[in-house]
Amino acid sequence: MDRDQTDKDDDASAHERPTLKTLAFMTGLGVTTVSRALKDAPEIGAETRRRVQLVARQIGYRPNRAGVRLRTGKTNVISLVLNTEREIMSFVSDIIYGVSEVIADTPYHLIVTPYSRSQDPLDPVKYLVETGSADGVIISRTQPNDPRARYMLERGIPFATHGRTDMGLVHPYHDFDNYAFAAEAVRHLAGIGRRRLALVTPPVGLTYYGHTVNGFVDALGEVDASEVPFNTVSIDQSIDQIRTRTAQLMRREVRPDGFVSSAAAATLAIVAGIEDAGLKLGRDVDVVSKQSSELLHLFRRELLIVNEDFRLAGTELARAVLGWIGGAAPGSLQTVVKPGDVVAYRG
Amino acid sequence: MDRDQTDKDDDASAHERPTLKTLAFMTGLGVTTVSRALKDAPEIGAETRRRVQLVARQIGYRPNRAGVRLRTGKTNVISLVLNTEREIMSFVSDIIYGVSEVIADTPYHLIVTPYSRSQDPLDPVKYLVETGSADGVIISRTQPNDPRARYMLERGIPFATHGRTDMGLVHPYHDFDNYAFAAEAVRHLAGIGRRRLALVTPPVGLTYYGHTVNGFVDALGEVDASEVPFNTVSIDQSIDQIRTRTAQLMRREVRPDGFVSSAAAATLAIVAGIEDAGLKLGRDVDVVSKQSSELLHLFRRELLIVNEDFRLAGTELARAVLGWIGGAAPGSLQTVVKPGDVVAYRG
DNA sequence: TCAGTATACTGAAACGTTACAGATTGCCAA
DNA sequence: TTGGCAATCTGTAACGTTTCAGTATACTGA
Repeated sequence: MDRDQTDKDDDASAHERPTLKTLAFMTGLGVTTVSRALKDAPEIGAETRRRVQLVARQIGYRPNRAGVRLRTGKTNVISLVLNTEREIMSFVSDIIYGVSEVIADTPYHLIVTPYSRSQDPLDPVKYLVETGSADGVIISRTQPNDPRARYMLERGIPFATHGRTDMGLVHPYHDFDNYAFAAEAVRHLAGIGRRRLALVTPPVGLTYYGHTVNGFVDALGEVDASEVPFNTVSIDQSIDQIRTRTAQLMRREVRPDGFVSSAAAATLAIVAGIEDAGLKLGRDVDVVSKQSSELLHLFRRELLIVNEDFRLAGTELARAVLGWIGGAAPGSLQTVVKPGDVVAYRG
Repeated sequence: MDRDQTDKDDDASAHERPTLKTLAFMTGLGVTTVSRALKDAPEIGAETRRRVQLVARQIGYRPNRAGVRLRTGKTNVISLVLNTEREIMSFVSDIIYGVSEVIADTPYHLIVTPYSRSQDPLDPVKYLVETGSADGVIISRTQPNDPRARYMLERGIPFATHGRTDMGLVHPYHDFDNYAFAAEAVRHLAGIGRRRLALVTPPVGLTYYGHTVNGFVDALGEVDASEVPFNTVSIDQSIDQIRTRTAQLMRREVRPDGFVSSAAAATLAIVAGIEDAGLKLGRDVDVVSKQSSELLHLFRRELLIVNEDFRLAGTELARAVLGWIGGAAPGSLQTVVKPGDVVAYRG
């Protein structure tokens, strides 16, 4: 009789991974009781609970994820969906670390779900939802009318977007205030006497493209400056393209004396283009740029910089998804971070 | 009787995720047969096999990962273990994309397992192995005597290291030939008349620190040049520290006229330090640097560059782990990639 | 004709977990 | 004394998969 219970498990020597059955055997309790004791269920006696938890800690019991997942459907996985070609480099590492920081003391794992240029961005999201591979999803490159957000909302899977949507639907997001960034950049350039400004936009189609353009245009209305159209360029073009087009622009008769750039990599290309045209940064033209890691001031100290913290984005997005999973109202999980001041080189 | 089989599953309207049971019901076969038919087991009739696979494809059957994992122990997960503070930024995104590319058409998912400065690097690896969270592991920041590699080898879990070890143990790795890089850099600098060279080393303790130093020193022996010690600096220090120390060094009487730098971010700092000391790149001093993304030539066109492809590292490491999981000999899964030539700015 | 065997299929059990529906005990009110 | 009830604990089933040990059928050779 007794041997029945033990015939597999009490091979303690073999050092197999402990399961609820192991704990049940060690404590002399039933598997069910052990399970409930570990999750502080109300109908378990205080002493039993403590005893079970003590033993569990001692032998290093860890719930088997496959068991939980199979039984409950809970995956304990957050998926970060990334475009393998167009994502900003520092974005990837910073956001991963930000998310990691938040989920570090939770049972969650982070899985990265990539998709490539050729794919519909909806594909990876569909895959995740259809296969039930994650409890929560984080997406970037958010669009005003974003099919992915709509889809996940329909399917009822918790998610958070990096960037806002504009569909009249409520969901968690984290965003940088790109309207304020662009407006502040324009004001700063006007303040140092620049009058003809060009904007290097975010990728057309993404929500923050609109925000940025609006901030730029609105602020131009407030100050004594005008726009030099530079519509052929956006930050997800190649360095070479941006550089060439900038050089072309700067060789025209009517050329900008100020740039507002939405990303550090593009800024490198713009400066190169400016210099290709024989002009000098800080003298002939000023550039205000966003950056997410401290490198632009090493590049050219004349650059004017606004910092965007992607690691913060990671933590906020992770918090938002976990919050939604935990039952919080999606509408209460929306954050927009204001840009800091435009900073010039500090000695 | 019939209703027993159907009472849950045939609610086709509800559009629940199909399982083997669903397929069994649809084809009129047993669950076992369906399972075997899907994996081309030999004892299944050719027509049955085709029929099952057709139906499975039509209704979009996907095996439930939790079911498989619970039953077989196979997780279909590869884990990439990363240091959240010291990893090179572009390394993170490139290697993730490289790995993704390889596992894209396999059932594998990529999970990122981070650890922080304060933790023992062995911790995350122990966690993965003890909880059986992955079928294969990729680690970076490899040391000559690496406890993580030793541990995984003992436990028999497939892994690949970015960088080699030197413990007399055989395991898959991918490495960049840093010996050749450093040696070639020295030869190049000597070739353009530089005589007093300083090395900005990789992090002390990592295997490629030794490789780099050896390449540097050995090549110095071949050419008419000597080393200016710069031991207080390595590439995982902060930009500010490297910059300050470089400036100090460059203000000494006996200062280097050439640098070899193991990472792009450090190179930015070194150039800043050089310029802080009032010296000019290309005139007073030359710098050969590794980089993993095309930005250094935008930064200063006088820089001399050797490219290291982290995306390739990602694909090679993924291939190596998958190979080992697939039963290949670990010794056959080792690659070292030669550096390309030192390249100067191309007009 | 019949045993032997290859072919094609099947049910039951198990992986580790949780939910459901009890079961046992002791205590209290009537 | 008894019925009721709260407090604790328990066995069974189920999640979806694969493996084990079959079973049924048809074919083979003598």
